[in-house]
Amino acid sequence: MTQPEIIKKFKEKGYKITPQRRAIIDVLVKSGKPPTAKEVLRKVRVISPEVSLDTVYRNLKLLSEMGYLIQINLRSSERSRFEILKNGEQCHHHLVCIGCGDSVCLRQCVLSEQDLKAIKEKGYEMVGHAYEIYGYCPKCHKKK
Amino acid sequence: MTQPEIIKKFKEKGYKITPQRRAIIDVLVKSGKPPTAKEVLRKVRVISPEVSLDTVYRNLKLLSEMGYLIQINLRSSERSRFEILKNGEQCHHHLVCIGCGDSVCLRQCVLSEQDLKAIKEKGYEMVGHAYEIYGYCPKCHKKK
DNA sequence: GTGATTGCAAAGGGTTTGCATTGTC
DNA sequence: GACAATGCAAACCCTTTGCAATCAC
Repeated sequence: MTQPEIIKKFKEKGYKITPQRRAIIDVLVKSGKPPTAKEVLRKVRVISPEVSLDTVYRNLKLLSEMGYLIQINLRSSERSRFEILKNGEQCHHHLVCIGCGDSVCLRQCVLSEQDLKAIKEKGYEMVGHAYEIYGYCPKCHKKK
Repeated sequence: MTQPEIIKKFKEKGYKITPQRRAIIDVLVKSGKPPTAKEVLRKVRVISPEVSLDTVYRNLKLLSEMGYLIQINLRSSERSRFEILKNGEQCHHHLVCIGCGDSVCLRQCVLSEQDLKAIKEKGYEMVGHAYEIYGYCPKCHKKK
């Protein structure tokens, strides 16, 4: 999605549009490699220096619950990376290096009808999902 | 798998069998709901009181890398739960409550031929994988 | 005896939270 | 003006690590 589209959705849901929020979404939309929360902060501060890490986290959580953000579980000292779904792009998943935290896009979403049915049956309200394959990338494999 | 089977695999790989290791595997094999690392510690201490949390973590990591343990990413204050693959049971995945950390088994493994091909192409050495659907369980949904 | 394993204690680090303040609508 | 959002600082707490001592083989 583009930044204006997301902003519009926020307004529709009654959320206020602050400069910080605008900047955070902007950074996420323009990011290549999915950034960590800290990396988002670093980039956001170039635009508006007075943003705090907890605001980044609060907005990441919000974006995630609204379904515009993929949260990648890294399982290394870096816990998570965050990726905005591009326009027209389906949800997709990642091959993750548990050594250096590098990740490679894998394939389209694996959510199945069967899963959706199970979610309904169990009475869960879905917020997001994740599919990761963990391993060592060629570089980290050699280091071991 | 059963505890003796896993012990045997450890021996084959040249790992030593300590009482702590034996107890940790025993607890995992007998667990119903996948425990957190701390819960494993608590149960292990009933058998052998002198086990430390870091030893639990070290063995969980080992079991995970050997492919006998599913690590579930919870994304709540509880980070992970751990589940030994039962005998003859295929790998499976979970529907996870981000409120209370409760989890429900979902379905068989989603690893595809396509994924394995991608892993090979990228030169990764696979260690494990995870597929989780996050949401609020009926109880936590009401609380919000 | 040798090298893996453990316990201890401390550090590390991502993420969350309470509260007063600020800013959007 | 009301209420959401922010900044600050501190807390939280899971997980990892270094190191000396211990133990399995």
